[in-house]
Parts: sequence; structure tokens; C-alpha cells
Amino acid sequence: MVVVQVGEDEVDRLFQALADATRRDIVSRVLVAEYTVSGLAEQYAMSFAAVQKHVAVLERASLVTKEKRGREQIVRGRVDAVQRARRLLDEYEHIWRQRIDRIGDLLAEDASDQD
Amino acid sequence: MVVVQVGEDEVDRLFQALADATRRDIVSRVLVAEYTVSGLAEQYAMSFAAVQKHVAVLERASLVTKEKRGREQIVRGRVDAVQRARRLLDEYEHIWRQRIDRIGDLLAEDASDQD
DNA sequence: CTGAACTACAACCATACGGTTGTACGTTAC
DNA sequence: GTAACGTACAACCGTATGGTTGTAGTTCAG
Repeated sequence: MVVVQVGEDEVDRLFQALADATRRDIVSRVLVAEYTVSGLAEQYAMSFAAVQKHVAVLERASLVTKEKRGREQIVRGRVDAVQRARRLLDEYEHIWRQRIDRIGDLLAEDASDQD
Repeated sequence: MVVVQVGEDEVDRLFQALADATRRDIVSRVLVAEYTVSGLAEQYAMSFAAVQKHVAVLERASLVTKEKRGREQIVRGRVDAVQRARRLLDEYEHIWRQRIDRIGDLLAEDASDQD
């Protein structure tokens, strides 16, 4: 089977983390440069705690890492998680291509294929 | 800029739709073959209405289409939506590569680059 | 040492989500 | 025409989500 062998709930967390504009913006920022949590919070019109929660969601989804440096916490983006998400979508496209191939097969053979 | 020009809430819907294992399974099925809604519902240990809701979420995210045929509704996967999601993630990787390039620049030049 | 800065976390609120059951309506079959 | 099928949708429930404020613990500066 072509089904990916990553934990389903892990994938859930990945896409769920990406399903918020603020979080996607955070990801694109921390992929470019390092930010402290408060440095990120300054960028958005919401409370510090709200941004803190967003970062926590991203961390649980492995999209960012936090590293304590003195009294501040450095946030960095993890491109490998992004790549994994992209690869999952690649698989869907691959499945779809097989469908196209199968249509070709059906046209070539008899139409007696059901399951 | 490399920033994609798709509505943010549209992207929200896309990733949010993908953030559920049942919905991802539906997508992979309807990318391979056509299903009726009740045909899909048979595949899962949940009520028909629950599956119906999942399909509605996928439809709102443009990941599937529904086409009425007689008394049944045919569900098909839209690979273009999958591709768009994949392309969004591609951009994140691209941003990340630019960061790598920038690090190279900093090493080559003087370290007087801040913003 | 004291105060300010950075973070963590709990409590709370409104809303959305995933699931259920029940009802209603168009379509097919007999 | 009637019964069964496929679908749509509303109402409801428990829980998760995204936001807030408030409190408390570390760490840095003076």
C-alpha cells in the first residue's frame, strides 16, 4: 500500500497546526530567522499568551523548536516537518496518477474490474 | 514576493480539512475511484450523517466535488486542490533555502546586516 | 536586593468541531 | 401509489480551539 507510515494523529497535528493563518505566518518567520516568543508576540495584534499558545501548537506538531537561552526562548522553524507534510500530499498526487493509469487499463481491457 | 496569492481563509479550510484521518482517507479513496456518499459511509464505523459532514468539509475546501446522479451523489477527488496545498508547502521550503543562502552571504560579507 | 523583562500556566469565555439521532424530501423499484 | 433508498439538514452533546486576564517563577540590570 502507498499509505504513509507516520502516525495518523501526528499528521493530524501537522495539518491542524498549518490550518491557522497566524501560525503559518509564524512558521514562515522562524524559517527565515530566529525569534524569541515575545519577539514573535510583538508582530501580532493579540496577547502574548495567545502567541505563546500558537507556538506551543507548532511545537507539538514538530514545526518549530524552542531552545531556552537565558531568560528568553528561541523559536526556530523545522523545515523537515514541512517537507514531511509536502511528501504526504505528494502521495495523494501519486494515488491520483495511478487512477489515470487504471483508466488507461480499463480502456485497453474489458470493463470487468470492480474492486 | 514568493508569497502565494490565495485567500488565507481558503488555505485555512484546505489544511483544516486535511487535519482529520477520516477525511484524508476519504480523499485518498475518491482520488482513486468514484463513490456515492452512502458508499463512503459504509467504509467507516460512524453514522451516515458524520460521513456526510466530512464530505461537506472536503467540498468546502475544494478537495472533492459532488455531482448529483439520480438519487445519489457522486463524490470525486480534486487533485488540483492537493497540488495547491503541496505548492504552499513548497514555498516554505523555498523561504528556508533563502535563509541558507543568506547565511552564506553573511559569511562572505561583513556581519553588518541586521534587517 | 529590587525591579523589570521573559516566560509559563491556570482559569475562564465564546465558538467551532466531531459525533449522534431524528425528521423531511426527492428518487427509484415494485 | 407505496415502500425503500439516498440524501439533506436541524438539534443536541461533549470536547477542543482561539482568545482573554491574572498569577507566579526565572533571569537580567541597576
